[in-house]
Amino acid sequence: MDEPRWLDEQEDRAWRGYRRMRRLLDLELARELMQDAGLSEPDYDVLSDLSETPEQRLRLSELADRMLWSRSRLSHHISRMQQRGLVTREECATDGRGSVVTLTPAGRQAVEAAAPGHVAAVRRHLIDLLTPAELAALGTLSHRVVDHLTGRPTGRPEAKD
Amino acid sequence: MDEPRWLDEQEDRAWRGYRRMRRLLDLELARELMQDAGLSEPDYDVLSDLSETPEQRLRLSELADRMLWSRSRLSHHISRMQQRGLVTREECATDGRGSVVTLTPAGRQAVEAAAPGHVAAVRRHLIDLLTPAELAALGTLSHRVVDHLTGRPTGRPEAKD
DNA sequence: TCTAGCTTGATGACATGTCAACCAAACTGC
DNA sequence: GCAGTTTGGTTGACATGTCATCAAGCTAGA
Repeated sequence: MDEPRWLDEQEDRAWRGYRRMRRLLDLELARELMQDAGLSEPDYDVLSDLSETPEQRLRLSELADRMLWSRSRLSHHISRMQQRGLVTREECATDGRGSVVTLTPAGRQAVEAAAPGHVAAVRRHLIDLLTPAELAALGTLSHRVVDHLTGRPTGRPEAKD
Repeated sequence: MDEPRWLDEQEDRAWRGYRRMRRLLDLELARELMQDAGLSEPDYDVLSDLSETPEQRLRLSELADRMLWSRSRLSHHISRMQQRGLVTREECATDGRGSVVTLTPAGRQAVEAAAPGHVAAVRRHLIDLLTPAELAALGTLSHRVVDHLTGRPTGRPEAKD
């Protein structure tokens, strides 16, 4: 590592652009979501993931895994959402330790109310700005990066590919 | 907005992929950076931005703008970094209200020590996984999105383009 | 069956980020 | 000069996320 390979101009442009986009897109989407629907992005993600399941309910750990959140974070967050009446926490029938998070009618209503506007915002600020080729590239590249990051359990084994 | 245009399969794939990549990449880069250099990503970004200036010093507001941070956030963060001896806060000579953030020798040393490993991680987990075409697409697309988001001062005027 | 060890989830202490209130310096126009 | 406003930055209260720890419940091997 004596002679690090710094990023060339093209690479630097992509990396900086990515980070800036990341930040700005996040701010704007969060802002609009809060303003229009009174939900934070984490709220929306929880509700959205729950509403995509057939029973509108998931084990806490299952939900945490899908969202790539720690259990602790989800537990805290569910407590807050529970207080607002968006979800409920129930005991799991098959595992005495477990708890099951369920969408309440109010929760379901909240996502359904929020979704059209949120999707429109995602389109307006990202999707509809891309050419078909860019859209395809983004899909392909992001999945490759995800696979790479999830493929190696943990740590940084010397790349052997 | 009665009939929202949901994302089609291609779009959904890109959007989900993007978010998943975003999250995983962030976690991994932050993890490595902390482990290898004892810095959080925000720490690194502050130090990195400062070290890119000729004088290793910036007005607080200037730095905040570059980083897309609120002044309040930066002020808090600088206080913490100051305590750790990475930066100092000085009064601005030309504007009695202002403060200037300066990299300390320890701060400079910290970035320089961290940079090679961090760049290597960015390569390993992102840049080097992309084809030249994908790299170019990412650069182009992200800058377009950034321009779009910064072009409109605030709010959501009906798109007129 | 008993038990050691793992898993699940909750919790409290702490780090970090946000928001609004505030202060002081610096413009602005009279 | 100097009221009124704007700007730059700080601060404290609060929201959120992380980490370590704990209790309870599973699971598997002796």
